[in-house]
Amino acid sequence: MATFRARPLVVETSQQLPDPCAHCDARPFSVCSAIEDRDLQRLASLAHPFAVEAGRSFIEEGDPAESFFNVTSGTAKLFKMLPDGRRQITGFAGMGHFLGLAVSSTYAFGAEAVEPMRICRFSRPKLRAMLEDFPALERRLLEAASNELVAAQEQMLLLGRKTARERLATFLLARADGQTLSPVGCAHVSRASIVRLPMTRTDIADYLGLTIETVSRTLTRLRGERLIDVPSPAEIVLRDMAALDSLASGLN
Amino acid sequence: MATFRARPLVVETSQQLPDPCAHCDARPFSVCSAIEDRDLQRLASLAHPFAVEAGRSFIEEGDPAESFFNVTSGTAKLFKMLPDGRRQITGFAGMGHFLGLAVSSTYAFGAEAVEPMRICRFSRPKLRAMLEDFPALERRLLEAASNELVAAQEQMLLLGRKTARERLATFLLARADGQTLSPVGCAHVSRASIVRLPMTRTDIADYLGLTIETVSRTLTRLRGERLIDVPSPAEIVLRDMAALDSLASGLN
DNA sequence: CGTGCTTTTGAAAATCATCAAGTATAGTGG
DNA sequence: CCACTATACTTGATGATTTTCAAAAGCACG
Repeated sequence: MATFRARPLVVETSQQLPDPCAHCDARPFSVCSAIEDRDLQRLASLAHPFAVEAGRSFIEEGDPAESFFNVTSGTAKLFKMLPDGRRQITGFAGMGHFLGLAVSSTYAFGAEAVEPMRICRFSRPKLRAMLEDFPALERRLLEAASNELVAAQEQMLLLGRKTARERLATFLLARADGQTLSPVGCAHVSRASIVRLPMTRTDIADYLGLTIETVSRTLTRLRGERLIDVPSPAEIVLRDMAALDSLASGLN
Repeated sequence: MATFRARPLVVETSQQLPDPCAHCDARPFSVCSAIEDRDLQRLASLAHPFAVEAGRSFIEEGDPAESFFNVTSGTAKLFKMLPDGRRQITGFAGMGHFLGLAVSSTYAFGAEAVEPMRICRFSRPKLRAMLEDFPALERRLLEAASNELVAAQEQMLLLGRKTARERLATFLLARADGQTLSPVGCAHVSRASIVRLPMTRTDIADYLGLTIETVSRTLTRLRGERLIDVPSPAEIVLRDMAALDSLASGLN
């Protein structure tokens, strides 16, 4: 069963640089790339950048959904909770990830930084107004939502039908793929062989629908089988990609 | 473990009525409601309605994604498979449901009718072209995708963290809510107390990440506890909504 | 009234969870 | 620099929910 610790506070840093969006590292990886350079001023006027320190939550499940968010750097975990504390992490949001899409007036999930983050906040009404003028932005949002839907279906397959070993293999490979960044619209190419895990074992367990003990045991077993190495708890070396691949896809 | 039976054929019925979209029962419940009456001719010229009989599949996972689909009547199951036959049903698509949203060039899931269906097929390039001219349609698609994303997160919580009893209670209540139709944009109000289950126990199991035996056992147990009645296998009476509700939300 | 299907029920087995220690690791203050 | 503490991670023993294997009971259909 999951542990729970809520720390809702957030640090707002309104440093008004000359043209922040133009120099944003995350733009090529985010929906903001749908906005032409000449229109960036308007985007920048809506964007409220702020920092979140590790462990701090910046979206509370059930709160009124007044903002959209765009992750500039760092990683967040997105999760849903049951009243008794059981938690399901529905995804990790990294650089370029867009958060807060919802028709409902309240957030359907919570979000908490797993490492220090920088985030751009947008007021929902203002960004909605901007959507009217920039159909390309709406198109990009639809693309992003479609991609997330595909990922969600993949995760349902994992949670509903895969074994613990298969879940870990799938997770590690997905992390390896996600670690090499590719701008929006570009197909993914390379796969890292060293995976960095900024999240705790508890987070991994809550993401894979397992317990922290099962995650730990499964990793040591994969290590014993020479499929991976675990030089430090937060760092995993993929030694046998082929074996991990067939494990992840349900063979073996 | 899931059984598998593929029957890819589909019956195309190109009956060209005078103004089919205007008289479509599904329009108020679907993205098509974003198109004004005066533009319906154009929509109708793109729509290829066809019938699918129960048990027939009309989307094959991995096939080139050449079409979008809009469900006019009946119910489909959407699923992903593992090579050894394990199956996860990611959702059921009823009247008004839009299918095929994907950036990828291939379908990420399969779809099969669980009862006789009528479906409108749209060629992807043609519908994309129409999106250019009707931003309201794109907006509606984004809304639909957002709603599905919320549902997917809810399902991840179910698959990753809920017990068999909780899963069944959640499923039955969701069915009860989904049975009373409400047009797009309207909040849901009523909840039926008799649930019709057009899908088999195997489908329910593959949707809830359980086995057919566990589904059956759990239903008989809920019956023994007077929470439900099962007059016939395809029909379930919800006798104690309050108890089911608290079960579904993880209390008890 | 068989035949073939889905569903239900039963007994045994297994994976994963729970309970409980023990081991690192990082940060703190003397 | 070295205890000392807090936290995260690992490992072990036990247990429980769910799966697997097996068979019986309903139900539709020819």
